[in-house]
Amino acid sequence: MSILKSREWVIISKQQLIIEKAVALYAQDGMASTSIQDITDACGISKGAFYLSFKSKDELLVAIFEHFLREIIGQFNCLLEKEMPVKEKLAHYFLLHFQLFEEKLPFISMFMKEQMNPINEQILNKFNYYNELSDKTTLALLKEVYGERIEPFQYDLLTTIKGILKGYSEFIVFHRQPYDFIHLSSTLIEKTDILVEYTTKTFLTEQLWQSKPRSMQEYSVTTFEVQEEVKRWQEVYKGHPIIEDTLSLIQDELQLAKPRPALLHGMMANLKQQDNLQWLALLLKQFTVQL
Amino acid sequence: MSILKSREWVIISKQQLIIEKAVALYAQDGMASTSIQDITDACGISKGAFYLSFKSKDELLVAIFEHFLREIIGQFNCLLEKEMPVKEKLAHYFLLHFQLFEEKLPFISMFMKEQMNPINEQILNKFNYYNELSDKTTLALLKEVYGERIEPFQYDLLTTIKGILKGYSEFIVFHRQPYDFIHLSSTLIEKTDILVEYTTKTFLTEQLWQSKPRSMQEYSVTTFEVQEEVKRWQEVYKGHPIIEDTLSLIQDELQLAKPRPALLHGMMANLKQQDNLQWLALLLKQFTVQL
DNA sequence: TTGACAACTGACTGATCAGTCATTATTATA
DNA sequence: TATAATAATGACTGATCAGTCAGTTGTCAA
Repeated sequence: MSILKSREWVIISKQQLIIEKAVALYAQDGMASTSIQDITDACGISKGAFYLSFKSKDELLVAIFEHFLREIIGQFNCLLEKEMPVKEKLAHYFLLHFQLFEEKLPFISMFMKEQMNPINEQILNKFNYYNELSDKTTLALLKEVYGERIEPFQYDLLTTIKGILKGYSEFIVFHRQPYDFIHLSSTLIEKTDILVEYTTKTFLTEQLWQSKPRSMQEYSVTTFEVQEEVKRWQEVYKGHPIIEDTLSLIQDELQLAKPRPALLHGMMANLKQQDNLQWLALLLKQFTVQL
Repeated sequence: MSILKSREWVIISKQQLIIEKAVALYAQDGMASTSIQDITDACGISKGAFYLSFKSKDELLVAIFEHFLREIIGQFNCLLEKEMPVKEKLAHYFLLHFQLFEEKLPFISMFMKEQMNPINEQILNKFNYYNELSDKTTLALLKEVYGERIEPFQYDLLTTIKGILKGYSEFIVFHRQPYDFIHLSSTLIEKTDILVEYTTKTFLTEQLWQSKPRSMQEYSVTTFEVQEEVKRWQEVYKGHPIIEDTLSLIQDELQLAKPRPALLHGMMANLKQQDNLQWLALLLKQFTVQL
């Protein structure tokens, strides 16, 4: 079963349908008080059908985290790769934070609940991995904007900015109404400018920061991983004029002993046109630089 | 049953024993996977005994929130009433934040999970009430330190500082080890100073802030409320040289048609000597100013 | 010592729910 | 149209758990 949303090429599989309904229910009533039956009722399918898509309730939870974290990371990465004046990019970064926050609120509120208490060890690992990825890209952006001078207090700056974003996000959650996020972004730019300009004291030294338990120190993207992700989307994009062939081309290239970076790079550009392929594009990019 | 901890006069009732064990288990394994049986096993009592202290599992949850939030608010209030140079007071405020954060970590991590999804309507109300109380006292402190000039952007300043505290708290949770909180506080003072000095832009206007759903607008402390709280502690402080009589004196005074503020004020001073009576002291203070 | 009262116990009940599987419906193919 | 293959169903099972209550133990005053 698949659904064609509006004019965009957004087909969702039954897995995605279950994920979306489950997130909505989890966010609404809490995970503890949402049964598989509730989820399947919301999807209009039987309980047995659920177990054709997911092996267990736990596997659903892992899939939910993967799904949303990949989309969020993908969007940020897409922004950070764009060519534009650096200050403007920082403004867009803040803006995207609040836009995604609104858009993914059901997931985020569900996520915040489980954050500290991951029943699943897998989820903790994944969270750490994505969190680190996010920190790295944010730090890179800050360096791009302010240059080397932030080096001595870069981790304090990162922690402070993440905190301020959290502070405003909480206000927004507790008091839902339409906000002028562009204006909010500009006030956050001012705060960041001020902090960069006048901060002299440091708390988070390189040593303190590095003593965090590393999760991606030795992480590298495997051919298999990319192939799996490509397969996942081939099903969804069957019939799409460009993407279908792009995915096949990538699949073929990965069969070769020495995949050609140039070809993969070109295919990446195609993938970036599609909102829900940002993660695959990022994965492919990481894979390509490893070659 | 009561337990005498070290040399301090810290007697805990069975209710408190259950609360503490429950919080520890909830924080460790999550609320969903902790049964009443698990809690009573941890306490060394039978399941039936649990229901002599609490009418239901939900009532336990409410009691947990009351217990910790009162203690935390009490501590902050105690600090804010102390006479000392204002900058020093702000430093102590930051310090207390991190000290309480460490001390109450099990509760806080449990709390963060349920924050967005209060099964119990009561808990949401209580949370809003205590949160507002906290915002009010923090704003008062900031005005005490920086004066009227923060007025135009006071809510932005409050939100930013709360956020920064959150940011560092999260770092600390994700990476447990001993920290120099005094140094951390001093870096936060610097950040606050800088923000107060150079901020020009405002996002959270008076109007936006005031449109938050109010919970304590018309709130006032009733005689009954104070009496109940006094009774709760009379049991615990039976035999204590000063507190036992102090509590009786308050109880007697509240019987009168016109309780004398002077007497209550004096008794408040006695209560403030005891760590776990900070909340009662605050309650009594609010009651006294209403007279 | 006795009897009355409170504190405590833990087996039991009914409800909920994850996960299974024999059966039925739908689709693809020949 | 007939047959095979695949998708979907929902009644059922066993496990867990909140809350109950008939019975036991402890305490204390007379």
